[in-house]
Amino acid sequence: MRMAKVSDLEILNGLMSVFRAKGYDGASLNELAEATGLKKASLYHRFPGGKKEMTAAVLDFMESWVINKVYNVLSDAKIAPTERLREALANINAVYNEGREVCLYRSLSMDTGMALFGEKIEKGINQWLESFSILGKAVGKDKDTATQMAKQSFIEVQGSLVLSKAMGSTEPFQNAIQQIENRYKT
Amino acid sequence: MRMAKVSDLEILNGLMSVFRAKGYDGASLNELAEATGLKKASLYHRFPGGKKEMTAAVLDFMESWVINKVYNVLSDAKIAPTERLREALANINAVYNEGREVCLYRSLSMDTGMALFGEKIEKGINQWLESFSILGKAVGKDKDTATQMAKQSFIEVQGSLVLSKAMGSTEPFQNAIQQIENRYKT
DNA sequence: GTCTATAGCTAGATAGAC
DNA sequence: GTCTATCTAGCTATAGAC
Repeated sequence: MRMAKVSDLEILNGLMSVFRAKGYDGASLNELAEATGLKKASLYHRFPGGKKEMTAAVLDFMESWVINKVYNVLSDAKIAPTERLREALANINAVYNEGREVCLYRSLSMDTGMALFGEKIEKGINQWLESFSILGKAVGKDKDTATQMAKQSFIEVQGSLVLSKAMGSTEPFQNAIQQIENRYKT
Repeated sequence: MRMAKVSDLEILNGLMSVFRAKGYDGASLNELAEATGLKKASLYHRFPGGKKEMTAAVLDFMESWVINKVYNVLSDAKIAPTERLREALANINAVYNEGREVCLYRSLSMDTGMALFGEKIEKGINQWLESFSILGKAVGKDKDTATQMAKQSFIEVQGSLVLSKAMGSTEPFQNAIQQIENRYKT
């Protein structure tokens, strides 16, 4: 019996969850295959470049997520800045499963992942910073202040994810989300 | 010709630097041996329990660093709180090489490292939080405020290290250190 | 206590059937 | 497009000489 084609989205979600939890070196082809519902050889059919190509695909997937769910939301001049932020934070809260899941950029910004994909990671983070910087200017901050506020928001998301993970509690992350929302109140 | 015994401190520093950069799964015995100046078999002589025992030793080493360089400093009632903080932050700045090096707890709180050493990591972080909480109370904050300030300081150190690493700049980390110092000013 | 040499296994990657 | 079977390299770990 012929197997049905596994969708690109299923595959990317599977790969993403393993790379987030294990990082580049820690993610084995066996785990990646299991998480996608494919066998190893089938994964290589989809990604002839092997683990490197899978990682690149996941980073591209993440970048499109940032553009759609953060950048486009925070720069949407048709809605009030406060509303934009609420929506973007809801998206961020969802993608990190309320603080239970780790950030892909953090997992890949060490070991071999950093050596191979440092540029892609930096680009994704800059997109994130730029999004919050636009929001800052939309609430009347000058350029430098907006940049600093964007960095601070990124730091609080990342740092609180580290703390939440280590403590096994979503409280630090939830708290950070609230704090970010308050910072942009007009 | 007989080889001189390699000191425990040399070994721990070598192991530490590899585990920080590569995480648990990413750290290979060949790299660990090279970083310590020993051959693989000699490392096994020192750590019969293999990589797991090496990791545990590095985490214990880090815990003693936290106790000596953060906890004991921040809780030293013989000096003014402002001075304690300045000294602890100088130690923190040094151990992270001004923001160029990653935190051991972050590197090990993913992949197999988290599964094996989650408890040790949590314990070390709690020691860190407790240290800053004591400082908060020393500058007159109530217990809850002191706890929140400690968490915020930890978050800013960790988050700014993620950002500094990804951007290849020490600026976010230096900025975070300054911000923490300001927060405790009386 | 350190070394060379190697065992045993699992990793990433490939060949070829269906 | 997916699969089973397999290759080779690198991994963790051990044996035994000095």
